Amino acid sequence: MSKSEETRSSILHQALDISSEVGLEGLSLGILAKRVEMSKSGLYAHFSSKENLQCAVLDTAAERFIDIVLSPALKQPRGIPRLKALFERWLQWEDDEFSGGCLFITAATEFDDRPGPVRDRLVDHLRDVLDAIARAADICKKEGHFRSDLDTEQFRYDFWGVLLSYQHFRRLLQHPQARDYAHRAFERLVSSATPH
Amino acid sequence: MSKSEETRSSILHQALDISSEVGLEGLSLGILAKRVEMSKSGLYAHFSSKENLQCAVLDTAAERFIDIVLSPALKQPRGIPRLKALFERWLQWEDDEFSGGCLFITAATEFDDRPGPVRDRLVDHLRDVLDAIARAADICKKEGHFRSDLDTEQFRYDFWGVLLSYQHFRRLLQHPQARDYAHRAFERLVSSATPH
DNA sequence: GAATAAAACGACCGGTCGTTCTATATTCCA
DNA sequence: TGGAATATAGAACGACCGGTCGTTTTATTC
Repeated sequence: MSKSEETRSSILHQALDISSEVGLEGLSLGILAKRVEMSKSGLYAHFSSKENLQCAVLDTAAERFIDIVLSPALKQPRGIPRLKALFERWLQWEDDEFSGGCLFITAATEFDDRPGPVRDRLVDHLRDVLDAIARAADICKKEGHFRSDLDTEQFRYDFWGVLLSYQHFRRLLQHPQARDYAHRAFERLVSSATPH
Repeated sequence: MSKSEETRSSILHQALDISSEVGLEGLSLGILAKRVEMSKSGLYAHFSSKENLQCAVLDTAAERFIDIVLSPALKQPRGIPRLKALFERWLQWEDDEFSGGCLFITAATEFDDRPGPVRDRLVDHLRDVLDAIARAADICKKEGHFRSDLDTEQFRYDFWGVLLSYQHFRRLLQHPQARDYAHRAFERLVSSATPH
């Protein structure tokens, strides 16, 4: 890895941490530069615009999501076990990975009516992430764990709602039972999808 | 209504519109002053700090939520009809009321790890709003529409998830079937709560 | 190790932010 | 209606924003 790639990567690592706390808009070049201990202009040269930096941060988040949530879950047996692993790792991701909660969710709210390349990139990544849910549900159908007439698009919507509510109850309301609620909501979702 | 109260109210009206689009942090005094056609300092004197303004905007949003969503729903018959009205009006509120989506949800993501008076105020209002859901579910139990062992706290978590997912699918992903998904998710929620 | 290319620096740009000040205009009540 | 209280204006503040510049230092390559 060349020097350039190395610093670029360490910039993005810090940038991801910061923007998980304060959002992609709240991420300022000055503060970021101080965190990576280099000059603002030197840092800036790596991205040539703040928009590019924001997009790069989103890409970094996506990579890390794949490493930490998606790939490990894919090692589980097809069907419900894999789906369950996906869900569990996702909860863990929202707890630990960034002190400030899932960047995708933060950014989604920030950019939901701010058109431009950052929003486009975010939508791309979010679609990928939601597709992963639908795909996991599809496999459950193929394995016979789920009813064959299950609407996986609907399943994706419901799954996402459980995660979003988790972030609210845990981070904002700091509800001690947030995780219990999440688990019960997930179980209800799964059991409504299984054949009876 | 005195002149002061009148201008204060018109400031807050505009401020609510703006911050629904760009969030409470994105709300700037300069832009707000321009919108209400007065000087920045003249406007500022009404609140004496931005934090106070942000809190006042949250209060205004809460009042409007009560007027548009809560009060009308309370006029419906107790039990499921009232709950359904609550849900429907809530969806409508997220569609129409502010071009930028529900301020509470936006602010919740903005402030979920930014302690201070604004966050505290937000949590208060959000708790009220979530309590309204739990109360509606409680009435459903008392009317015999819902199982007597239903966990209304859990119900509240699930209900909130349906609404949050709606905002994502509709505003960010601009999914044409967002409303269908919301309805089906709500129906599944209700039917899992009814006695069988 | 010298030549060249890339990366980092620090000063600086115009602009906007929230906030403070003083001075003037307006509203309100005796 | 006169005078105190209040609402507004306008200019200015220090801090910070994203972004640009020429220069210097550091890596890379022959």
